[in-house]
Amino acid sequence: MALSERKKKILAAVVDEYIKTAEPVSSKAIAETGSLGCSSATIRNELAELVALGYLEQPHTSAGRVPTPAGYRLYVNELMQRQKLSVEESEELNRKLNERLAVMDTAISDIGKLASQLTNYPALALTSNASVTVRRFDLIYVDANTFIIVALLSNNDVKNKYVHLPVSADRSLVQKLSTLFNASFTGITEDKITSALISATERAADDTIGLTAVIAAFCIETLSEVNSVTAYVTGENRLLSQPEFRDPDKAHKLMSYLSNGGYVFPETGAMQDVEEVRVLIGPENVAEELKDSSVIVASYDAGDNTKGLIGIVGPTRMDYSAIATKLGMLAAGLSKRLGGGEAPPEGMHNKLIIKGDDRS
Amino acid sequence: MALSERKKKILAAVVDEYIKTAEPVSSKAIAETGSLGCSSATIRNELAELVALGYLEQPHTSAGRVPTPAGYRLYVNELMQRQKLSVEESEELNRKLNERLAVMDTAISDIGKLASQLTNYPALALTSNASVTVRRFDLIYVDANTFIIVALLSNNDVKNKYVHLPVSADRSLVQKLSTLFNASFTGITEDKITSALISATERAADDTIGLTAVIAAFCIETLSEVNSVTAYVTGENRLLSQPEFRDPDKAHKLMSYLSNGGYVFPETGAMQDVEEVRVLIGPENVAEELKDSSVIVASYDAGDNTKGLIGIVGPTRMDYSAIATKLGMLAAGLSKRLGGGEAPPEGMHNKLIIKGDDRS
DNA sequence: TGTTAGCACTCTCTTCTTTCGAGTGCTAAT
DNA sequence: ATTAGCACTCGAAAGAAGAGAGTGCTAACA
Repeated sequence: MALSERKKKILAAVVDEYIKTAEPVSSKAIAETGSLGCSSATIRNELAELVALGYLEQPHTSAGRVPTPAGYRLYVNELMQRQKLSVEESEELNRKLNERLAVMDTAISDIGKLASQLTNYPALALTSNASVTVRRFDLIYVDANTFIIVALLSNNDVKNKYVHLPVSADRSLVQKLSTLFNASFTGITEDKITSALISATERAADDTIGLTAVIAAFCIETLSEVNSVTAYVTGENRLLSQPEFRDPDKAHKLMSYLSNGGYVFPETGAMQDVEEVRVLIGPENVAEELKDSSVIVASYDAGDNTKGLIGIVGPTRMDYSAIATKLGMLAAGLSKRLGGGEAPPEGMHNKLIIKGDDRS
Repeated sequence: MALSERKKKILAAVVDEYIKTAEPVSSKAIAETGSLGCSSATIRNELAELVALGYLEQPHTSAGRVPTPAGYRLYVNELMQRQKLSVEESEELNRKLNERLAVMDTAISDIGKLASQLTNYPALALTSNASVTVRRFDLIYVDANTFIIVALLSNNDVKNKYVHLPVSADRSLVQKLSTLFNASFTGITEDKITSALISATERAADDTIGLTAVIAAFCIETLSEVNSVTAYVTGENRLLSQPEFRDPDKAHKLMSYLSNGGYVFPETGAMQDVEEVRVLIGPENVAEELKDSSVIVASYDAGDNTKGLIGIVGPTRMDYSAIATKLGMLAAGLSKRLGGGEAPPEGMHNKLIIKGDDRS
């Protein structure tokens, strides 16, 4: 099973070349790179063996070789040259990230956009907040019929709602409810907000106009929204620039799958450790629609128990190395900016861990 | 210039048929519909004249006829059968709208999604708020270093910002600033917020820690964000199901144009009267990228000086009638729901006005 | 004068054949 | 073990032929 050093070199050359050209790679082309000191005939023999081992395949007898998913897997796991960005390049990229992030919001959809621009592939972004609660309520009295509910969440997010009631409420009720909600609705997760709690609060506040219910509903809605995982997809159209999606039907299928979003990432399992980049190649994806695409995902830590994923989807033929590096840096940059601040920026490319389901 | 009744019928038949099949329409096909009591030879003569007049064209000598943009224009302006939805159908559609709108947020991006689903074309949605101002400020004191700024806008939107300062501020400063901002920053548009005003406020509040600047910046940012026109594009991938976009390059060009959004609608001029549906056919569009696509736009009134546009983009061959009707109903439904409430829902399809740059 | 049948003509689309060449696999020599 | 040489394979591109859809025109007809 252990491939000879030369076989590995040849496999790597095939993958590198195929990534660049999207055309089956010939023995001659490899020989001409000059990195192996042998002729095309020798390489042909090796190539035949690599086909037998399942790392390469031939579209037809008289064509060059193309990597199989297994070939890509091996490449990603062992062969690919980690992008050793020079200090300048690394700084350059970091600077760009800073620029971009300064201009853009760090809203999750913008992060996706950034990833898509950076890689030129469709990108997905999502965050998962582990059990956010309300930390504090404020009720702003605008007029007798109108209030603003303000909730400060445990992740420092602030949500509000403008409420206009058909009947008027007096200030004392608002005051009472404010106290009661801060006493019993803070620090509890969504599932703890029972109808019993709500009606108890309503009675305690002597609320006859239903304001309690409105606030409680807002609370539930806000928490469930914040805690739910939604994926944002951007740049689907970039798929069309890839030669493997010149067939409109294929492109359409994948694009509409992506547009309905969110089903891509769950496959990568629960949110992963930060600074780990996961690669799923072709059939390693669970979803039928992704069986001949690859997914690269990086996770970041947005602090306060919130983790996020960013990733891209493309054909199996993609520059795994470059993209994994870029996503890794992006994720690290985000962790640094948003998270507890423990993630170091300099030289982070050395720490890049690339994982995946290895089937060998 | 005035076309004979029969020519009009024939033109309409060609457009109707071409919309359905996407194939050049033959004289025989028209004769066989039976709606005209004449033979294919007669129709051939008429078709030749319609070509001479510029309403139709032939891909090549021995092919059927295809409508030109001028032909579509005439069709849209005079010939097309307005969708006379039966009462049941109308109610059905209204019911669906209600359902959908109940589930979805009325957030502008969701409205676009709805339009796209309804028509199966890429949709754009945007709103323009005419000069929103802040109506009221509240500063919520969380702790000495932490505040929440809450701004109630003139369109009843509420915006907030969580502020964490490196230095602490005492309650009296917060109190003073609250009063000052409510006195001099409310009811004014973004451009009235000058640095002179800000520094005057800073001095009046005796603010040495820069809190004034933070609040003012939030104010400017919020207003400019709310007042700016942003377009949301959804369903770009639906383009790929249209036969005219089987060429990936063409599709890609248009899709990336759309993804960069926002440039489509301004062409239709300023926001239009509500309940007017505008149709722009092929070269009538200003943008080069849209020269062989058509755009249909409807506007709605979201109340409080806020108007919105929803529209779709597709090939020039599209079912103008059905789509204009649907978008019109959607816009009317939104006006009713969001706006002053003056827009009636029943029988509204009779009021549908279809406009465009008539070049005849 | 408007309409229609008939027919030759045109042009695309499909299918079939041929050619070309890139790339392989094998063999024999080193 | 490596390599030069060469016959072989197969797809892609180019050409040729046939089919058919649809037209334009002409001449007859109401």
